[in-house]
Order: sequence, then structure tokens, then C-alpha cells
Amino acid sequence: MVLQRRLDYGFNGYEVPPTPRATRSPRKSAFKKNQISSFDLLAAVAGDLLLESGGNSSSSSNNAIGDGNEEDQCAVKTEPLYGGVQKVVEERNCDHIHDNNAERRFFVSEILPKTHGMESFDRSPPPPKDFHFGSTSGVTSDSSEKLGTQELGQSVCFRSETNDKISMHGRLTNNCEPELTRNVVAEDKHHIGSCFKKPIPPSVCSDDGENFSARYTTKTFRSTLRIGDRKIKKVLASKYCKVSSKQKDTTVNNSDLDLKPSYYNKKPCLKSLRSERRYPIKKRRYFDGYTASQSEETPKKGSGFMSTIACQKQPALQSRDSHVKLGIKSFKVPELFIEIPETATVGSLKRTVLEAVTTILEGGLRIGVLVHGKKVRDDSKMLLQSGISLDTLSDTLGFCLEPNPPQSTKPLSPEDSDCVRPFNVPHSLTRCLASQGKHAKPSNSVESDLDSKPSAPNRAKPVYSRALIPVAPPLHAQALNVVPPRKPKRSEVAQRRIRRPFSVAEVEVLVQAVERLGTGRWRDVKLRAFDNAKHRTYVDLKDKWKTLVHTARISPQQRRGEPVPQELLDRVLMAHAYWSQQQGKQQLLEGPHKLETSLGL
DNA sequence: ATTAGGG
DNA sequence: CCCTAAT
Repeated sequence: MVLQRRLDYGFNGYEVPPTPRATRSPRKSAFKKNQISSFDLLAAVAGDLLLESGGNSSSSSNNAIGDGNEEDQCAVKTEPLYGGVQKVVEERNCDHIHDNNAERRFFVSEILPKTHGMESFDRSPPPPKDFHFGSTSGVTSDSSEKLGTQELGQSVCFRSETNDKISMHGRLTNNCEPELTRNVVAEDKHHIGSCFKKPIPPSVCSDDGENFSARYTTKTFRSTLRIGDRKIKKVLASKYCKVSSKQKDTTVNNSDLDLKPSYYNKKPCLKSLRSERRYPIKKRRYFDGYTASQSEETPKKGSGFMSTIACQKQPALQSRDSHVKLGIKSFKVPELFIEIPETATVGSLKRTVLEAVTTILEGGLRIGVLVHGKKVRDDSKMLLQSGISLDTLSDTLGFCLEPNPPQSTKPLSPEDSDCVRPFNVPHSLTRCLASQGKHAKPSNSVESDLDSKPSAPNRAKPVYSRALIPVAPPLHAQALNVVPPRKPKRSEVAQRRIRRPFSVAEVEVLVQAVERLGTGRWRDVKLRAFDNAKHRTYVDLKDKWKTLVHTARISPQQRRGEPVPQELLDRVLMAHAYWSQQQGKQQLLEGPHKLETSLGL
């Protein structure tokens, strides 16, 4: 039987090229650099992990999540906000912005905190003037359409797909001041845009819902927000703490900008935030264990935005088949660096911000999943395997928005706006600082983000990239600053994969592939024999081969795990010997037939 | 991105 | 499997 299989190889003779490495794809050292950096959208996420049967006020539609299906299906359901108390906050338009971008609105599903969660919110006085962030700041479903058009010009609206509510509603400032007194940018370094800060009309706050909203908003900005008994720790604000000193210098009178003092109250909070933030930075983490050295001092700017999610679990119901229900509070774009000349108008600033945001959204978004602050990249991994389960503790799970690799980075055309662009110079691309990596080291120079990004077709792992934000060029060349990208640390992003022992069948396939391809072409082996096995990388295959060789050399008694047929091990040794020899011979033009011969094939 | 090896 | 230096 076994022999039979051997003879059944689907190939006649080996196909090894004279030079095994010849087929290797050319290496590009600059490869990495050419990757388009992604603009990481930070989104505040908060929610609950609930057992489906937990009896929480969840509707049936939530069942989609973790529905026992292998596919990472994630259905987010939106629910009516707090008994429909949400209101539309109308703002007066000072500057009409073009509606081109209406179609590119950013929709984010929002998950609402359970009612009980609301009650636990701190009732501290709402800071009336702050960027609205939070579910309640949203708009009712009815008004959503309207928002899309007219209001869009001024606000960045993140709505749930169902339009039930707005997950995030960032308002561009209403500031109608004719001129931009000082560098608004500097002023708002903390924020995506200074424009986002705006006092909320008292009237709108009268409603309970609004009040709550305000509070909630505040809380959100602060590091912690309470839902039930749990705190949600926000990691997103890290950037706020990292205001570039450079900008600080340029900052002038705040009063000019009509910024409210309250705005600065944030600061202290941010600090606390930082301390609370916990990022695993150690090399290894296991999904079920969290060995993190908390380096508070490095509020790592995670890729994209991250926020931990408070999760509630119902102990009694924990089981393997438990579904994970999670609520995503909202998404936000926390870090957006924009450079704009002081002479620019407020209107242009608004547009610039809008463009920046829409540009990012144009490419589409992906959702990154983070567990313990580490990005889970393996889509095939089950939630349970990723540590996303009922056992998951709060602030373990997070999501981040990631822009898709811009297929076509197209700066918005000037026609996009009716506003007069201060400069007719083509937009320069300013890198949107992605919050990847912990430290911003302004040592790097700008990289050409526009370089086409080579995309490996078979690459299972997506490439994260930063988005580009077209902005009006500064008057002075010197003024052009690009925030250097922080190199993401893999350790922060990756989790140890679950162990998946090779089956005999896999070994068989591997051996077969190596027999004909050799031991130095793992990529080819992968493509040829394991192309559909997402969890097997060429490194895995190489490692497996290594262990196979070892296994074949040791006595059967010392072997562990699923026993590999001796026949296979023999072939392993054979092929290994052969290819080792080939390698030793360097570039001998020996064809595969030699191995074939030696193997008696 | 891949390879090659050590851990 | 992970981590990394070298390609």
C-alpha cells in the first residue's frame, strides 16, 4: 500500500531546476520601505462580551457571532440607543463643505452598552465642550440620511451600518472664525482635528440622553469608563500624550482659537490613561496567559486604534460552544496628523481633515483584532484559540481599524472642494502617523508611500499599511514635517499560534514535495503542497522537515506524538541526504533524476 | 519576502 | 513554534 502510494506521485521525475534557488523570487531590500504605510484609525471600542444565552438584552440577531462556524464571522448588531433618547445635534453650518464625500462615509457598527451599563456610568458633570465621542452623541436613525449630506461637510460621522445609530460622531468645529489665527494644527495635536472640538449647544444637552451622552463622551476620552463594574481601559489616547513638542513650540495663543479651557482638562486624564494602559511587550505571550511587562512609559501606539473591551461573562454558561457576544461601542480616528499653513483658512482646514479621513476610508477598512494588545492575524484561528472566549477578561479584546492597502492612492482632486485652496500646488502627501510601534522616533525621513506595493497573491497575512493624507502644502518647505512612522513591533502584534501537529497525511505531502523540490525552496513547497493550508507557513514546513529528519534519526522509542510511518521517515532521510549532497555540490547541474535514481524511482 | 538555523 | 540574521 505504502509503496503504492509512492508510485503514485503525480509527477514523473523531479522538476528541480538545475539551480534550485533559481526560481526564488528576487529579493527586494527596499521592499519593506515601499509598503504603503497605513494610517491607523483609532477607534474607541467598548462593549460587552456576553454569553449568548446570558439572557442579556440581546436580540437574536447577535447569534451570528461565534456561531460555531469556523469562518470568522462576526455579526454586530446595533440596538436602539437608550430607549431612543438619542438626538440629533444640530449645528450651524459655518462653512459649507462639499458633499463629494458623502458616499464615503465611514460606517462602523456600534454596539451599545447594556442598559445596566449605563447606570454605572459616572455621573460626573458633563464637559459641555468636547469632541463628541460616544454613542449618544449620535444621530437617530431618522436623521442619518440627512447627516450624510449636508452635515457631512462638517462632521465625520461614523454610523452603524444599519443606521441605527452613530457610533461616532466627530464634529468638525463650527468655528466660524474667518481666519485661522494660529496654527490650529498645533493646537489640536491631540485630536484628529481641532475642528472636532466644539461646544455643544446647551439646548441639545438638556435631554437626558444627551446628558448621558456628554458624560459618556467625557468618560470615553478619559481613560476609563465604567460599564457595570468593569472599567474599560482605553489605549487609544496614547497619542494624546505624545504631542510633539515641536508643535508645541509653534502653538500660540489658545484663546485665539477659542478653545475652551475645559479642553485641556483632558491632559491629566491622559496621563492616568497611560498608566493604566497595558501592553504586552514581551516576546512571547500565550493566548491564555498574559505575561506582559507593562511598560507604561511606552504607551505604545498600537497599530490603529485599540481599545480594550470590557467583557462580561456568565460563568454558569461557559462551555466550549459558548458564543461570544461583544459590543463595539464606537470607533474613532484618534490620530491624524495634518500639516497646514497658518495662512490657510478654517474652511480649508476642515476640508483637509475631511479629505484625510475620507481618503483613508476610500480604500476600505479592515478590522484588526487584538487580544491582550496583540494583533491576531490568523483569521483561521478560532476565537477560543485566540483567547477570545468567555474566559476572556475585560480589556483583553480590542479592535482596530486598518485601512486597506490603497489600491489606488488617489489624492483628492482639487475639484473636490469648492473652497479655495490656498495653494494650487498639488497636494503633498503627509504621512498619517500610524500608531504603530511605541516610540515615535523622528529620525527617519519621508518614505515614498506611493510606491506600488507588491502584494503577494498567496500571502495569507495581510500587509498593514498606512494611509496617506493629502494636505495642502505648507508655505515654507522647511515647514513640511512628516511624522516618522514607528516601526511596529511584531511582538506586540503577534500571538503564539496554537500548536497544530502535522498529521501523517501532511507529512506525506511534505515529504513528497521536498523530494522533488529540495530542502531549500520552502516557499515553493508551501505553494505546491500547502497552498491551501493557511496555518502552515513555509517556515513551518521547513521546521517540520527539520524535525522529521531528526525524528528519522532517533530510535522509534524516542519519538513522540503521532507515529510517522517508517517508510516516510526513510524517504525523509533519503531526500535529506540527497539534497544535502546537492547543496554541497553547490550549483551542480544535477537534475532531479539523480535523486530519482537514488531513490529507485 | 524568504531562507536558514538556533532556541 | 518562535525569533532573527542574512539574503
